[in-house]
Amino acid sequence: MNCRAKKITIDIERWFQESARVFPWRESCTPWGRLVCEFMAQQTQIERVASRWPLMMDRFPTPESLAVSDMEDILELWQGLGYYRRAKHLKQTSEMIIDVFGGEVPCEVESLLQLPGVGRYTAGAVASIAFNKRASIVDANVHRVVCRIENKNDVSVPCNWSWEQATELVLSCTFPNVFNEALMELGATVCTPKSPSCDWCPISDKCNAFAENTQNEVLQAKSSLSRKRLHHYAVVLTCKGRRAFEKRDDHGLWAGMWQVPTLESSKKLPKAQIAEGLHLKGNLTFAGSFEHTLTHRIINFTVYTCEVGLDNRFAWHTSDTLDSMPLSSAQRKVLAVHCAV
DNA sequence: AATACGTGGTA
DNA sequence: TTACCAAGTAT
Repeated sequence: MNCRAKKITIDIERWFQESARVFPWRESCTPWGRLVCEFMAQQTQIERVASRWPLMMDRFPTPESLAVSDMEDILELWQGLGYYRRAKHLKQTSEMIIDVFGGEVPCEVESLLQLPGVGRYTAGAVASIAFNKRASIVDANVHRVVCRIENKNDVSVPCNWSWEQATELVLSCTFPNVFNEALMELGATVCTPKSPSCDWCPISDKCNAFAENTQNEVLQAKSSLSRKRLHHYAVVLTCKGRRAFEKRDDHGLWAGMWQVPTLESSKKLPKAQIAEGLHLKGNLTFAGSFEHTLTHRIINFTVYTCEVGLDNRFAWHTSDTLDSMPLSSAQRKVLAVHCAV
């Protein structure tokens, strides 16, 4: 047993007992609740998950309750959270829990990894935090913390190196369910990417970066991959107080979410070409425009309005029935532009 | 191995 | 205003 690792885990566990933030799942949480939490937390800041998780648990308290629900109902609760394929994966996972695992969330990493949308991190998090298994986890927080502990500043520290470090730590700790959450929390609140709070860090005396005063050196110079620029032409069709909506494809961007009729293009298009592309007859009126930035895209939205007759290619909604339809944040912006006219 | 996949907060 | 960043996974 590595003596230094043991000391580090003791300090971090003790610090967490005193300094843990309050989150709803820390009151009480079933393994299913933990699994839902981890899905929501993938690439999403945990503070944002905290406000949404209770609603999700109210509506889908068990794997069964989610497995029998429509995708629409799940996406409705997922609105604004982003990475909407997670909602699909969560449904598939709930179905597999019912069909393959007898309705119980599996407790072993190997079993958890069979679930759609569950990778190395999520499997380790559920096994350790929900079942107190000695499974390691590495997220962005843990990666940063273990790199600083060993003073690895270079960008190219392989992911697997961090997993080895995390594994050594969890094998040394007292309570895996406490320690893994504590390690992430330390990264999120103390050992932050910029200006880490080393003065308050429970393991600063065991941290090689702190000893060398390199904790402020850039850890991850992530190559800023250039975003492709796209143009989305959104047309708010109105008819007797109703607006037209269509459901996006089940794959790709905003999969399964609803939108006003939209023409997507890699280059700018003249107005006439938009009406033609969408097979619309009326006159388009410009309503406004905005940029919507994603991780890998910059989408230039141009919003038009058009009064038309009923068209059964679309679903027609009044403002009252709008809430029951899952919309991306970009679509909320489109509707806001339309309302502002 | 590299890319797709969202969003909103912060500096 | 731009850039960075987040309790990652699938293909």
